Amino acid sequence: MKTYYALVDCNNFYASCERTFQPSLRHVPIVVLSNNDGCVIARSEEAKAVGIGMGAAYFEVKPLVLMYGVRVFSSNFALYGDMSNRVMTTLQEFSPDIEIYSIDESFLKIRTEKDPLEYAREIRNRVWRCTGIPVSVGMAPSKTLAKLASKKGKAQGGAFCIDEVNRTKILEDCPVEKLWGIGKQHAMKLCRWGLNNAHLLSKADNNWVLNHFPVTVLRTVEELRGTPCIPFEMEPANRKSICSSRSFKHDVTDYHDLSEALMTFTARAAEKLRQWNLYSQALSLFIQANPFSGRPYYANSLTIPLPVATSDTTELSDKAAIVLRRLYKKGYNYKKAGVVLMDLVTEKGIQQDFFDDVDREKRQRLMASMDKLNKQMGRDTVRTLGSGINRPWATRRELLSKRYTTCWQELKTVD
DNA sequence: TCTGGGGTCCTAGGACCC
DNA sequence: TCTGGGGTCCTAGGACCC
Repeated sequence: MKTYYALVDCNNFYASCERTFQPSLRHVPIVVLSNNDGCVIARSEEAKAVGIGMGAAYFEVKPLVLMYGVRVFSSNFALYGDMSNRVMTTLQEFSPDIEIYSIDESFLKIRTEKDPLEYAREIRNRVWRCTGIPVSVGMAPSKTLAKLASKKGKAQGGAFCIDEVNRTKILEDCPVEKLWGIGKQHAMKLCRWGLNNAHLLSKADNNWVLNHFPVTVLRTVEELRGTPCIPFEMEPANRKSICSSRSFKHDVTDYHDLSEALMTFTARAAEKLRQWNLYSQALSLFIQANPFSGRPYYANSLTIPLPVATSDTTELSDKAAIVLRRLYKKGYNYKKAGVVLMDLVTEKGIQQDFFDDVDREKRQRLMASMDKLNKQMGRDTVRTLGSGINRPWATRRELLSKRYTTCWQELKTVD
């Protein structure tokens, strides 16, 4: 029995999700936009081919969109999240050892006698058959090599395996900046030392690496040699922070509009907190003016500790309001704002405060009822008044597809 | 004039990831 | 007119302690 790490990566995931429910788009270029329809965050292969860059501003690529008939979508996370679950559930049929790494990627630990390349192809085919999502599968002796193998796999019919025989060649062909864990800064520095491909990096001396780079780079080096160094994490680690932030459709100048937005973000973050059964011990708030407006720029943030860890929307909203009063400066065009809940603990980790006069059990019951109603009847059915009614600051989402898999009213129909 | 040695904890900022 | 959102880990340096 041999053990392999497999990385399964959904190809152009968001674009593929849109395509699954509109098969007529199969060979049509597609892009998916970020929140606020600001920039491109996913592209089908056809869209890449006509020159639309990752992260490009939508208004800048509009000429290309028109010229090539590119179909454009606002991001539909209700759909992508649900499709992701379907893919991950399918993968679990292959191995109980699964690390869900992101919305569109999972590592699997595979023990098999079979030819690993055959096995990888089987994974790819089954995910395609069960979900309609195309994936690339890479098999290798470490996670870093599996990542590399899956990239290679994308160009090779969807599956690839790195072994002793082909490893040197693959590493020689791989520039260091393409490696998982090596970003722009480290890549530049490595190149200055002449280590411009993954093979040369794998031959570097350990002490030399440690003297010049953080230990994360040494881990990458070991992984390139085929020694697993990056832990395989099946249990999702408990969150350390939760953030909710947005850019606004229009610049916000009015204090009350900004406050409404931040109260909404606070409620959203608190909801997530309760979903994970966590409590926050500090609240941080940030506001940013529009850096592109040509007007004076202001950005600031402030963090306050919470005397007793809490996940109560009303309590957190009160604190956020206090922080905002201290941060807000009149006369700026605010473009973005957000709330970060930090120092998260589980119920066991809550330190009681002798002088605490809040009936926390009662508040917890209130939050539980609110969450239940919002889950059954739709988000924001019950909300705090401070989070606003008209929401002039709302996010732009003009090209949204249907929530085909999570909303009865929006199910796919057959004409 | 000259001022040790060893340790921990916290924080901000950098780098990286999807 | 229009430029995303949400995370983690590591390190250096400061504060503080004996």
